Amino acid sequence: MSDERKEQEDGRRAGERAHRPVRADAKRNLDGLLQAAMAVFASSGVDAPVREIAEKAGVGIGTVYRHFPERSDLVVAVFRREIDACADAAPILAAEHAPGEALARWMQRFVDFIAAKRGLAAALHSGNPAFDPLPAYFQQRLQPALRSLLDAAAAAGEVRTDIAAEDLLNAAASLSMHAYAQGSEHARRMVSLLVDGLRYGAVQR
Amino acid sequence: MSDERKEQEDGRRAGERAHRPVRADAKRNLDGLLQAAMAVFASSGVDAPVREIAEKAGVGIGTVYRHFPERSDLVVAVFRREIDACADAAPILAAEHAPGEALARWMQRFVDFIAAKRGLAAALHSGNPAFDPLPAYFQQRLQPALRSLLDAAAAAGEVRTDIAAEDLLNAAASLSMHAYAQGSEHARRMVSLLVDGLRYGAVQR
DNA sequence: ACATAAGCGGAACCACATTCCGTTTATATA
DNA sequence: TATATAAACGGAATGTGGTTCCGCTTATGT
Repeated sequence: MSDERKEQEDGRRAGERAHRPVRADAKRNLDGLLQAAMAVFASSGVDAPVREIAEKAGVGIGTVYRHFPERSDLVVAVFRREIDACADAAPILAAEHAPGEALARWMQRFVDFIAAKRGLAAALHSGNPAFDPLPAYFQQRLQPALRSLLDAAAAAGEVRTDIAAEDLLNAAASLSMHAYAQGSEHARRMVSLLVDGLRYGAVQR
Repeated sequence: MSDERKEQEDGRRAGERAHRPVRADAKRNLDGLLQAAMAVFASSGVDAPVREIAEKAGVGIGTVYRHFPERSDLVVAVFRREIDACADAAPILAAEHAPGEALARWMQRFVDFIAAKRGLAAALHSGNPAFDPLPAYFQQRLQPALRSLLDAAAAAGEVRTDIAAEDLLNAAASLSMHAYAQGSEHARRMVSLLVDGLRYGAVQR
């Protein structure tokens, strides 16, 4: 868009002189920060002070703000990371279990993910524009993950075929979010019921 | 956690001696504060600074905290007040319209109430224990209001009888809360659809 | 080994909730 | 009407947490 120069962008500046890719300590700190934030958010909620996270990660506050210009950026990064982890669990489960079982296990994994994130619902409803892109990312990342499991289970004749991944995902998300109020056990059971419903209508062949 | 020692809002203790009932200016300030808070929350969201509310009400900050020991108490008071207003609208609408029409209008009134409160969903999901009693108050106040309208419409044969007020209320609330994201028009339409559904199955007699 | 810019740390600053306390004032009573 | 008094008031002070700033440190290419 803005470069009208040569195509010499093999990773860094070409016209200058040397390329400064990414300093090793910077990458190390960023990883530690994300890990610390994940732990702190899980134990103290998403409203935990930035200072606490910096301390846990063993870095100064300035370093936090260098990597994440504002608090919400850190929160978003952690959520994206956890969404990714949940999505990535799909192919792994698919490789380890029969299609129907893989689907069922992934759904439980999903419930745990949502139910554990007390802060997610609050963040999404907070009105802070910084969180606006999260729902789209959520769908975009998790829908294909679930779809692959669902399709595989359907192809194996283990579940019915008239439920879309999108609808199943949203239903499970709604159940899980509303369920934090009455404990994740309730959500687990309701989602389990959904999956059993899928199995019940399977076309044996 | 923390101790609970909420006082009754009424303030009129007839059993005591009438010597120090409630100072007139205190009551005036409290009313003004609630009114100012309602206006500020509506225009700036529930995260608006307490100072802004105090200023708008024309009182000092100390006065705000005299009436509402902490921020969340003010928020809760405003929500309770608006829940009350919504509930009180039921008998009024019932007196002015035919049963089915009164029901339909109240449901729209309800949608407007929920949809306008961006902050409500966020508050309820915030994890702050101060908001815990709100859901119960919500049900306790709004369910009877809706039930009376629903029963009247059912008695007049204008709507079917197999839907509980509780379920209708929760369905409308869910639709309205999720809908603020895509404009209240969507919620209005979905709830209208619900009401039409009620009418469709009416037993003509 | 040296130059240099990326990165770092944390003091400083700002915004907001909440507390504290001296001053004002509504109300009962003489 | 004047006086006493406790309720109520206002706002400066305090505490906490987000964000900015900038001089110092250090990884990295030559």
